[in-house]
Amino acid sequence: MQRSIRMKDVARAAGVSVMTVSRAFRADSSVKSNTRARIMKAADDLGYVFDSTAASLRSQRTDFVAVIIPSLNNANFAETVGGLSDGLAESGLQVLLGYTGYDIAAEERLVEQMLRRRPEAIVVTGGRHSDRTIRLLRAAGIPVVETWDLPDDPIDHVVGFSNAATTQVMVDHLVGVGYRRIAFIGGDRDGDTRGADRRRGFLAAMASHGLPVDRLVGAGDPPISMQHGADAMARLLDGLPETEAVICVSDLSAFGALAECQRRGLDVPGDIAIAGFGAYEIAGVCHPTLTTIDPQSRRIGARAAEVILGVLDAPGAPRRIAIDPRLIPGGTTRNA
Amino acid sequence: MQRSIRMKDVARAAGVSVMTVSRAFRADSSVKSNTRARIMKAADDLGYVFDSTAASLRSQRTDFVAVIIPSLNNANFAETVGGLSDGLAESGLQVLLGYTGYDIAAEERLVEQMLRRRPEAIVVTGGRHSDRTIRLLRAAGIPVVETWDLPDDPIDHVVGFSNAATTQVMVDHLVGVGYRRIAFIGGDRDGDTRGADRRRGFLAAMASHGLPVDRLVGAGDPPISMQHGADAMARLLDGLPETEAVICVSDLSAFGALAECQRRGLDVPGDIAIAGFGAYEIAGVCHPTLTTIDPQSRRIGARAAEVILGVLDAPGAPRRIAIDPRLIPGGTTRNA
DNA sequence: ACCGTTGATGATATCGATAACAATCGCTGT
DNA sequence: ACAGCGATTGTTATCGATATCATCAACGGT
Repeated sequence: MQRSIRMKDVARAAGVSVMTVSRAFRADSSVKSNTRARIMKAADDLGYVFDSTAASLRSQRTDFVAVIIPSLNNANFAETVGGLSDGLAESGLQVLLGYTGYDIAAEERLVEQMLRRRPEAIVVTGGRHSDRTIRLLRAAGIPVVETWDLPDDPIDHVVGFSNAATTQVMVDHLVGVGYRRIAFIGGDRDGDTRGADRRRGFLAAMASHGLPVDRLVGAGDPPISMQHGADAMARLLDGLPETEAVICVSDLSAFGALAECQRRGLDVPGDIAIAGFGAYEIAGVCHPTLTTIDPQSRRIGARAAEVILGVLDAPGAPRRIAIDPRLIPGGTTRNA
Repeated sequence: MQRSIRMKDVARAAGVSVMTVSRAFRADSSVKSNTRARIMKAADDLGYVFDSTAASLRSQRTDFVAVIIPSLNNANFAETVGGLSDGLAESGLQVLLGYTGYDIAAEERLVEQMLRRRPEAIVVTGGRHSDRTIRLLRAAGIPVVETWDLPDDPIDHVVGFSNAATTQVMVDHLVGVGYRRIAFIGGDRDGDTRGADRRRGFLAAMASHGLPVDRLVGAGDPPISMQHGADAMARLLDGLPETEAVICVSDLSAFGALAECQRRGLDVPGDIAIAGFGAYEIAGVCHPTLTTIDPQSRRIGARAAEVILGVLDAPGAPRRIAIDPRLIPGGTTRNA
């Protein structure tokens, strides 16, 4: 544990001052190229590893952005994080990732822990948070970006879309091709606020078409998995067999529902139609392919990165970036 | 941006010294309970947020563990990270996550960046790394855990299994139930070293049964997706139609292969059998269910956490923890 | 009443880098 | 040869917390 090699040691070995070593370790600064080479060689020989803790304290720059998502194991959020990472990488910003398990209280703890590390900006998922979370974020003095939602009263910046409105698009589409008895499979709890918003959108859309909303199936606690979808579909088929179409809160549950139908020998979409949400890879690979909505997960991350870089460069008014999810017709619903 | 509230300010407001504030913010230390309450109230009123950068520099403790995985968007690794996080949380250790995109050079950069932040320990995926990565890790002076592999000459600690040996188990199983003309669908490149090891295991196992290995299908660059699997299966069916069974490098590609068969109206396992790897959720949900191998992803993470907590508490010899993947027979292969 | 002990709090130096400013070097033009 | 200027390097103070040691009050046993 003799991690006692400091810049001072490198400086001595290279015959320069610590300040010169410090400059050599940063890209921009002016150090003669053979001095830098000598320093780097000395550092390498000594096994020196730069200490960014000390650098951060003095410079008051940590060069990372905190990103909080509900779950690691979700391709949509992973894509968003990928878009963010790539977008920020060019400016030398790293992502520090945390996940909440769809728990508002966990989000609060995580936000506080993140802020203690003094990120340059913070990205959160969704537009609903605990009061204390909102207070912490407002007071943080750094850019805050809410994603995957388009709240009316954002904390600061927003990059996302309305989950409710987007679900209405799906309902409109299904009604447009002739489905009437439409069910919704989603989470029981509101821990997944985006899921809850999709259910609200479903209810509103059905009402606007004058259709009954007597086919809401609770699938359990988030995250709603494939298995949740399969189980919910089983209950739906047993309880309300005349259902014509089912909208699922995500492609994962939609695929589970599809598999349950196949297990029972039902024809999809002949006997029952299925739609999902998220444009997960499986939607395009399974047979038949899933009718779904592409929320443009990666673009959300890329845009969020642009917002962050923009306001870090030149602070300005809160930005509101609306993403346009696209409906992707698939083989699990009829097309006309 | 007046994030200028420091402990000093809280101390003044609470009428105590900074040292007492510092103690109040830590769980263990001795501060009279009403003094602590007064301090906490003052901190809250002022909107003070603890600065862990400064704390880390002085105390030389960062209380986080660096974890490097190939890809965020992979349920197996997400599970491992979940197991790690949960296991470390009790000791107040946080996970700092990085991902390499299956790129050895990216791993090297990431390892260096992580070490600059002075983690308490570091977890990497796989047992093959660049020379410089190995040198950095060996010299880091902190516990290093390699996971998802069981290398002969580990850097320090290991928690994992042999990908080659595990694939042999699958081959043995398929040969045992009568399959002979067995193909393997995997990545072209060795960027995914675990995938490459599985291919090696396949070759060795086939040879040990005296079977020809003339059915290797390259699916592309990692990460091997469902679509890769579907495309590879299409080529396999077109080129080598008498194939009896296919082992895929993961359940994702296996599912893609399955979907391709269903698209062509082939019966699985009647016309052709399919096996995967990873025990992803889809393996148990799709119809028919996939024959796969459960690598016990979460347990890998949990065990790694135990190793870390153990050696941080009492340094000792490198530990080698073998995980026992289990074969899970599914509906995509016959059982006898 | 004395001394030792425990519990609570304070004063000071310090972690390892960088900001800010100072000093020097090397070259150009005249 | 020398002033002038940019490029390069050095000196000193400092970021915001904690380690360490010191101090002081309260208390109990003899």
